[in-house]
Amino acid sequence: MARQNTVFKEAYNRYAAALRTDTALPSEPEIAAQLGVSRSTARAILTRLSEEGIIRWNKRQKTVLRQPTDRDLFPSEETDSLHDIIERSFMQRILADDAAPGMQINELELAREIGTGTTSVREFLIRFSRFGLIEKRPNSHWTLKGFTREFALELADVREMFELHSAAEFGRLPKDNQAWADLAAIRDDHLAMLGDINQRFRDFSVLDERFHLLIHRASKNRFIADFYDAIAIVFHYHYQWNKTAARERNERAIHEHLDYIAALESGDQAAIENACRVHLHSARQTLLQSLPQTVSDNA
Amino acid sequence: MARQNTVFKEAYNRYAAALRTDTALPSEPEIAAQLGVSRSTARAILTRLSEEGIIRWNKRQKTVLRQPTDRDLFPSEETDSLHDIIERSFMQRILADDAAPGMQINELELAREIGTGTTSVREFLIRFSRFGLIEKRPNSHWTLKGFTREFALELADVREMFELHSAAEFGRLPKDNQAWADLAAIRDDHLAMLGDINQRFRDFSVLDERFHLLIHRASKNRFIADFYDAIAIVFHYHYQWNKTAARERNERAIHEHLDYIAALESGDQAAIENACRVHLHSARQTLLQSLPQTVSDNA
DNA sequence: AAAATGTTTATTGTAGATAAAAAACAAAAT
DNA sequence: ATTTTGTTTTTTATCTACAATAAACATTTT
Repeated sequence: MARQNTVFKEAYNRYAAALRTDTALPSEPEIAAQLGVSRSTARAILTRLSEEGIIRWNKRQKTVLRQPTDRDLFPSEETDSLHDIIERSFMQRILADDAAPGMQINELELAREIGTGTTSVREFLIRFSRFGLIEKRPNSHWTLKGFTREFALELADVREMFELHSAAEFGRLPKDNQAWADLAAIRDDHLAMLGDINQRFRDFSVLDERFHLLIHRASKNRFIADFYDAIAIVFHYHYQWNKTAARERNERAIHEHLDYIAALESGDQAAIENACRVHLHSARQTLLQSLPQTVSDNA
Repeated sequence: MARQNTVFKEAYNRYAAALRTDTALPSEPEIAAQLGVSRSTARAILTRLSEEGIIRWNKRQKTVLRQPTDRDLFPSEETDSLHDIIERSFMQRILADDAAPGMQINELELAREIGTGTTSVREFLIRFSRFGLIEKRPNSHWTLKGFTREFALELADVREMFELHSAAEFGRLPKDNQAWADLAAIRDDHLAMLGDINQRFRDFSVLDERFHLLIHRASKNRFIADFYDAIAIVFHYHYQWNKTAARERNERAIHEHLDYIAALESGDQAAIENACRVHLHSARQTLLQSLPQTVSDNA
């Protein structure tokens, strides 16, 4: 097999799920644009829908004959991109208890375990290496550097520098910038979540990511944006993993966010810097506490 | 061909060049360690040296029979690693005049031009993408973002944040740390260069890299270290390219470095921050001036 | 004429194969 | 007992091939 047609299958599922009986479908280029794929793929989707008797297709005439059922869709295992499969599998592996820092990573073994070729694993590792969790010695193996205390501190330091910069830039945005409206919307979402915190505290991580992403976008700096990818990945997998005291932790973070938002809206640079520092300090503590504890960690 | 034996050839050249007639050579593991290769490769080198009649080799007895000549060595085209070849070729391409931002990058075309397989080019592009000069749309082509004004400004902003941080850390190093001795040595090298500036101004870029690398190492932060790789690459290829007013520019930078070094040695954090800012401000100007000027650039 | 469809071509993503290089294992020499 | 050499195994780096996808070109329809 040279390549799985996951793009086709995933887009097919998305499009089929949105079909309504008796409606007429738009032109091929329009469908392609809606789905974010090429027209070739859009045509492949139409072809299959037609073959399955879901639509009648004759040139410009495209009518939905029946609502597709779950059995018409591809199973979810077949729609995940190889990159996502490798990422999930790899992250699970390095977050597992027996993954000690210093461990060697074997490309061929990983590939066999995931059921894929070595090329894809290699490319994944190269891409992943910029997050600072693995390292390669040329002509030799990759080494797992791991979620260590050093990693967390280095990450937190850079995050602090970048976010202080971005927050200051945010404070300088002209008042008619879209970002201010987005910020107000996020503030309302915070308040709504706070009102029902016992039920909804688990959804905080999504809100957290949205909030910090909005701030970082103000910096318009590709290096800051890229670094935020690393943070997002770490937090995404880490939050799934460490759930102790999540309610208290998240409630406190919401309050800090609200203070931070108020400072941004005030436009007072000193207040912004202060609120940003307060929040990042406690975010740092949260990250450190979530690390696998070793005997020597008594800070 | 699966793989070129450039590691072997390059190490062979290095080892052969250092041989002296009638000396006895050390053990295989020691040779391997000296050259930074595996024992397998070290043995391959000994085998060839023996076949060429350059040494007599019998188990532990290894005697140099004759001095190798230039004709014994592999030509330099055969000793460059594929990665370096691709990097050079690619950088030349994107620094060329006709490389406009927004241009598409074609993997197959690049591979053919360099005379290599597509996999190597792909892997290079993935690695290179972290420098922010190219970007990929999934399932589609890479796009050259290019050495634009935005790139230079974003790079300079992050550099400033990182170096201010590193310089402050440097100032806090205990006085018995090796870094202080290294700094003193670099200061002397600056003074020596200044004494013969008309002859030696072209060597400044090497000194510049050494100086900033020393400072960044004080931060002990992998993200800062990685970012400095990006800066080093950009400056390496950029300095080769823009040579206008190099003497004046470099002389001024040397003076700024000396002030900066003095501030570090004083241990006064305010003085350090100030000297660092002054130098980075002029480094930013230098970088901006070296950009290909377009009509709209009138800042 | 502009937009849609039909058809062909170019390019990317991934698997599999293989030589180079590293690493592991075994035997011999100090 | 430790180091060195001899031999075998494992792993990486790279090429080639090919299906999926995108993109380009040609024809038809409005």
